[in-house]
Amino acid sequence: MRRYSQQKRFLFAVDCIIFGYDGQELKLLVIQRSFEPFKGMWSLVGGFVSETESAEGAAARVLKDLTGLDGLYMEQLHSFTDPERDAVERTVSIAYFALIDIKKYKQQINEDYHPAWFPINKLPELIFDHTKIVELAKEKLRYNAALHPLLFELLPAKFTMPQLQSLYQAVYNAEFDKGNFNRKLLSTKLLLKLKDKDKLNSKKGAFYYKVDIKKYSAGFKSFLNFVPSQHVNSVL
Amino acid sequence: MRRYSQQKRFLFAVDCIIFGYDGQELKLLVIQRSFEPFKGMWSLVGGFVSETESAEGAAARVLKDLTGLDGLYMEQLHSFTDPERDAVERTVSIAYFALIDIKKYKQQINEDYHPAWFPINKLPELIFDHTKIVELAKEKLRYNAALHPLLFELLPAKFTMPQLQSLYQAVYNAEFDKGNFNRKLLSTKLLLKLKDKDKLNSKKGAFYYKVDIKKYSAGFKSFLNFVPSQHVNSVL
DNA sequence: TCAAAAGTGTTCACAGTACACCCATGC
DNA sequence: GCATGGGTGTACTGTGAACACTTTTGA
Repeated sequence: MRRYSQQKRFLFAVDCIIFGYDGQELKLLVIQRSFEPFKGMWSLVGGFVSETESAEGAAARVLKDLTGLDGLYMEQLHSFTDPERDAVERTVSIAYFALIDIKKYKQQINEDYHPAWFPINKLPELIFDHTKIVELAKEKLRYNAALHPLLFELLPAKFTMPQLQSLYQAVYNAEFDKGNFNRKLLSTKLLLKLKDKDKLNSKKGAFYYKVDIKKYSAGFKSFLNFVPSQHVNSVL
Repeated sequence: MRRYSQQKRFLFAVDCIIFGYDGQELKLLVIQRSFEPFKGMWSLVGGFVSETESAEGAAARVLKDLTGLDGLYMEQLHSFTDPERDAVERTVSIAYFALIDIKKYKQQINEDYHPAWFPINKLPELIFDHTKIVELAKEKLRYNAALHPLLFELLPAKFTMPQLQSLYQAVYNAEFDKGNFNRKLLSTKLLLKLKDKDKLNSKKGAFYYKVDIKKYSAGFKSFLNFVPSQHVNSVL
């Protein structure tokens, strides 16, 4: 029992669920496989973990290869281990989800992967268990974003309240009252009002805000009304 | 790129963080290793994943071996993949945390493992990165239990409000007002009041409750005041 | 001047908090 | 009958929800 030498070794991969927002819809970045097996089918971008890197390292590498971007928001989602999940050979996959401002991405796209953005509710069929993985990622994104200031990662550094509200509405597929939304987000004290306005989307113009980085890190765990927050945070 | 045959294969293990409650304190079940390497040191219970089982299957098997219990509450915590984390050979470990009523466990203990319960704040030194894993598990337990009806898994099928309150107080290391606590828990409609009382812990006696299984599964996602719950749940 | 979107104010209902009080029972 | 812990009532406060209202500006 527990003797290392007698144990089976497995392939070990990462898959990235990349969310983006274009101002209208929440979208997912997938690639069209240019190699066998399943050439031509849609898939999450992923890769095998090499001998010297951690899974986080591999995921960051894969993200960088595809988007050209470093330092994206990244979070371990779940590990998928069904012996039958990969049709070729048993592979354990750790899924990461990442958030990205689509506009930033566009300039640095890597066409080797044949990537495409799909609206989150109009995804094509994906290989293996990738559809299931995406479903879980959507669920976790909504869950986490309800409690923590995640969604800013999907917007440019400067954004307006109406833009932020549109994003939340897209993520939760719901309408929010603008007055209540404004007050609620401002009450977190995580936003800094800037002096200039966005005049493209309305006549009056909407003030830009940016995230207050100092408070952002500190307040990450206690964003919206996380109920027994004083206790949860104080004991962590 | 992405050629299966050229990739490295790795050892793949599960580790279980087993929480228990004895009526006083939140405790963790660890084992004393009876084999090399690191014989005699304290460790989470774990095991390698075999060729035909999933990680969930392996974790359930390990739990059953140690506690004699099936069907414990179990949740995937996180995967640990640092190339250096296992001193013997690179091993990817998926951590699961489990919740167990200590009294149920006691009758079925498997002494081959040399297991011991330690209060959560007085743990011995653990091998590898197990201390870090336990810290993360404690954090996630508090986080999840604040939003979902998890902690019932740590109690017998029949329990009293004061017992439930003690448990919450042990987990959050805080005092709660009994009146507010009662009303809050009852407002979830997840508890059924029974006709008999526990007379051991007080003269007056406290009514037993049990979890309403039907509502339990349904209400799992929307327990305490999870803020935008109507939206979060409706879109999931 | 009017339409459209940004932003503010106001009211209401309800949930959380604190704390006083009553209840049942064993000694 | 009194101490002990279980359980209920209540008044206060703050937050979220709904919606009316004001502001700014381009056409």
